Amino acid sequence: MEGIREKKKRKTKKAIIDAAIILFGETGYEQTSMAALASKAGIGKSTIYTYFATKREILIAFCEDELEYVYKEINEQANPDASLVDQLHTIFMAEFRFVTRNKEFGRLFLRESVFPKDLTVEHSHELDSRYIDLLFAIFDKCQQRGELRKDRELLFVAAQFYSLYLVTVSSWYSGRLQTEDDVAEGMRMLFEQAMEGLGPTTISYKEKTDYH
Amino acid sequence: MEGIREKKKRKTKKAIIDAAIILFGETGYEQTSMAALASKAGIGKSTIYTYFATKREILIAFCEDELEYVYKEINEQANPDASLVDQLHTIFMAEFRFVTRNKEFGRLFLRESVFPKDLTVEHSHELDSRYIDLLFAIFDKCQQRGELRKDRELLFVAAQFYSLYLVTVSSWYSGRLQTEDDVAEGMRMLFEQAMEGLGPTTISYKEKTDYH
DNA sequence: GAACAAAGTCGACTGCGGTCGCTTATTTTG
DNA sequence: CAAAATAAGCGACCGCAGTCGACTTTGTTC
Repeated sequence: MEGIREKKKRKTKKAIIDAAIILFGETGYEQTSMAALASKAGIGKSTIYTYFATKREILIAFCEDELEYVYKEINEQANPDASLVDQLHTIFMAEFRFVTRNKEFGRLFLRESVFPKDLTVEHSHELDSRYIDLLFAIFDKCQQRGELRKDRELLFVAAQFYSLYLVTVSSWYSGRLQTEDDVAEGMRMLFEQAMEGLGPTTISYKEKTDYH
Repeated sequence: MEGIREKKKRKTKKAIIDAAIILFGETGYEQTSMAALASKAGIGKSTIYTYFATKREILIAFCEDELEYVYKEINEQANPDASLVDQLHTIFMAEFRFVTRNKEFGRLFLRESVFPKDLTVEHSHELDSRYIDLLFAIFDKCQQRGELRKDRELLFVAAQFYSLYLVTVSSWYSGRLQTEDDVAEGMRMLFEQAMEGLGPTTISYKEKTDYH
């Protein structure tokens, strides 16, 4: 049963996140001070620290909310009959679009999740593993219909595509890819290259069937 | 001709970097204050800002010095007759070892260079392009001897391997890979997977020898 | 329900990265 | 060589993230 204390806590936490969404969005993350955030949420500054250990944790909570939404979006527009590359492209481009919508947050979130400082930072592994499950389901189906080699550890396959996503996003942040179209094209090229392989082969995956 | 001013500037800059190497090494980056750094270097605090715009830039300068050294090391132990995967593995593991030696610096450096905040941050593209040249030379040779497909844009090939390096390092920072051996093995698996491709092929580059 | 324990709240405070405006050293000009 | 111009040096200062210790509210025990 939820007592008075628990109820207040939920309310306060929500007030903080709501204030963060508004202020981070309006003013930007760096430019929003904890004092301003507290004031907007109608609480004292140090009360925030009861709920979030650092300012970054607020951001991460915010980003995870957003990614939750992206995840739903992905599930809705999923098309299990499309080619593997197409499906993955759809998923990772949805992720990328979150980043473009929130360039600053996206960067901080990526920095934090790709090169985490310490593993104690509050971070939902639950969402991570849902993404992994999603990918695994796709891989599994593609293996069955012969589009993906069967002698592959699925975790490594996921790692391969995830890494290509990362390098694409990195290229965008570095200015090597500028428009969303550039990113989409670059990502697709890399995905196809990963499917075909870099070493010499007599029959490549693309010669046999045409998946478009 | 170098005047008095230029000479002093070189000396002061060196003093800052030397102080940084000592203090960052002893106390850690975050724990070293700009005041302490200035004091160690024997100058006023704000004088540092004549040479480096931010604290991070000092770190980046330090890391680039280290990577310069790593680059030399790589060139010395290079073996052009080894397989492509072996050569790349040697190179990227050398990079990785720099990171393990300096876990904290490495993380900050990677964060900064993979997801840069703004492109104005002082950052030597010169070193980057030397690494690219190094890779391209290797790829070129491997294409000639038939180990690497000829219908490949080398920039994309480089991107693919670099991305696999990144995801491996990321896994280490996230604790999914723990020891150096884990990292070495994971990286090799990913590299080989990239060579062979993920899509179905009748003859793959490794099938002649052994497959699992 | 009174006394005690536990957890939430808060403003004052600390230490830090970075800036400002003044001072001092070097170079350029005529 | 003097004077004007330019650039380095510097400490006081600012705003901010995060901490501390005192206080208040909620939950528990007998």
